[in-house]
Amino acid sequence: MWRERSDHVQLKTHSRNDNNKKQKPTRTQLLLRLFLPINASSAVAKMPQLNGGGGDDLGANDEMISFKDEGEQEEKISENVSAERDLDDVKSSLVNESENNSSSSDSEQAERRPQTRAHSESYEKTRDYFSEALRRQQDGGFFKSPHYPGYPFLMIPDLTNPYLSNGSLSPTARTYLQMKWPLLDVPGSAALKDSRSPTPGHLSNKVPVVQHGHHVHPLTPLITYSNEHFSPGTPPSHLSPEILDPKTGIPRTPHPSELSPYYPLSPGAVGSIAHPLSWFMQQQGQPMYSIPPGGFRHPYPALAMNASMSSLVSSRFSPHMVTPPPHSLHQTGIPHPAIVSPAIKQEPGSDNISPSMHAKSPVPPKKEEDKKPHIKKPLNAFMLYMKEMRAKVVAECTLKESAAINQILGRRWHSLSREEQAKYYELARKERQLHSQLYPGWSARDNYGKRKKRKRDNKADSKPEDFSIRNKKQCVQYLPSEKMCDSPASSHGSMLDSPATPSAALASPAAPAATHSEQAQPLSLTTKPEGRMHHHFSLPGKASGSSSSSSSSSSSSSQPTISVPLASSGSHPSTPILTRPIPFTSLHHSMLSPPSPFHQAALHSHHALFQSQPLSLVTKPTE
DNA sequence: ACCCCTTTGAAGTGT
DNA sequence: ACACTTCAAAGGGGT
Repeated sequence: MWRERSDHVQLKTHSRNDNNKKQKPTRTQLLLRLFLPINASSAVAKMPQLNGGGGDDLGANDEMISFKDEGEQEEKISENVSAERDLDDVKSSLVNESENNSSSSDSEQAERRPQTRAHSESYEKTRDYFSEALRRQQDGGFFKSPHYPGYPFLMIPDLTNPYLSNGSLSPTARTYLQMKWPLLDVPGSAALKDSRSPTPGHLSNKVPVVQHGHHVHPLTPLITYSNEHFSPGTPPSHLSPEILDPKTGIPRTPHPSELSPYYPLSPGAVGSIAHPLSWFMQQQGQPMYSIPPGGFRHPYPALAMNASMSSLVSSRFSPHMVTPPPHSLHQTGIPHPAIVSPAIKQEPGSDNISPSMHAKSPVPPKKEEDKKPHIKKPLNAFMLYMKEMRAKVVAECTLKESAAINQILGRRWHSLSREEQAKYYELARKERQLHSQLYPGWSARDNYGKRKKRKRDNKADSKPEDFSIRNKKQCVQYLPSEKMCDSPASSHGSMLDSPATPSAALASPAAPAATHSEQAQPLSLTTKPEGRMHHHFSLPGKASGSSSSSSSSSSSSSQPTISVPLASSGSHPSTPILTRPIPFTSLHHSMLSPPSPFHQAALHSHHALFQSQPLSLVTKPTE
């Protein structure tokens, strides 16, 4: 089984896991079980393009979202359910699944009594909840309103630019203020801090602490651009063309889409590093990414950076012309999150001069080699999701280990509805786009080798023995690999797919909403070697072979998805409605694995959901 | 202090 | 074209 698991999904990541799968569960793992939230479902959907994106090359236009089944466990339950519901579901799941209810209660209680957590986390929770509430109110946000209303949030890292990986930005500093979905987390920067917030930003870096989102008025999501909260001074009314958020009353930018929320503005960073576009902004008056509190004078131009600008920017933020004041947000300078000043990290001593210096230097490229700032990769959809949800998950679960949290997040991710995921994909796409505009010459390759290389394990090297050795710390499967967690969902889940959601359509207005069939397109089911495949059912149709993940190449679709052949291409008429493409894996699971008790339980818990939801997938190519 | 672990996705490299 | 590798975030845990 374990093999299968890996197979289903992308190998890339899993190879390692394979090795690990056999490992014994650790404490954490056990713990995790309790919390295991959701079952993932698998399904594949074609990414709706939110914005028609017109030419967004960057993003894969038609991204398929694959809901991979992680393992057997996954199950998915209703995809339809909104994210919010997901949470609830998760909670429910937790309750059911967890042996001890405490956890379950946690989640809920968390909402109610965030204070339980001694620290800031509580704040986080609150904030999260608020945000969530807000989100709900606003509606799924992204899709309904302006296309990217979602971008309303601005992440502000605490002191450091999130994208700065450099050490100077300590991880701690790094904490972004999370941009929580609609909510903007305000970083700890004093300026940003809500006066109300008790927690000193500097106190903690960790998300909980650092992020003040919670401190911020819950409704401040849009703050991003608004400045009230964080702007030390004047709210840049001009900042945005401002559209006040009706609810919050906070002005927000009209073209969120253009802005990348993800390039958080870090106060500290700002101070230290000018935003790559700062100069641009000044000139243009439009802040590309975040809006500095006081800084921006002009309304957003909508991003549109033209080529010329891009080129300017291209030098990796070289264009910093402005030297930001050391403290707090510089009015003008906004560091690009993605940029890490080499000076900071790499050559702390010498150059430390402050990034500002670098920024100033018109000649960015020189020394690039040495000093080339480290520009981080743009975050992908999942990463964005993680950022947003991590705190929440942490709050709900007592687990703190990121590995465990990430597993949960991965599952949740799979459980997200198409729409939900679409939001993130869209954001990610925007992010990439923006990133490319900012750093035209940048290549992911630039960062290769920067990170300390770690285990390159993976299969390749891994010889059987290696596993054991390699993994000193064995990889823990935090989540139960077995069906424990699984829910019926895997089978059901996929089936439950949300009704074909319009989301796609919503999501991508421009893009032709993928029709069902379209969505289902066979993607890349790249077949993986039989080895992998063999476990899977061969589905009829091209897909049949397909497989697993298409981890495939990213470039275009990148989404490793598998669409169920059934529906997909030809969508068999006979095929039942496939609301959403189903990942091969899911099918696989569904078929293969009989509902375990867990599934049952899960199913049960989700019963409500199911009821309403039409099962979309039906096909079972049984074999 | 540093690296690992873990997740998904994007993009790179290698075959 | 496909498979595989890196890196992105995060933070507890291990060495």
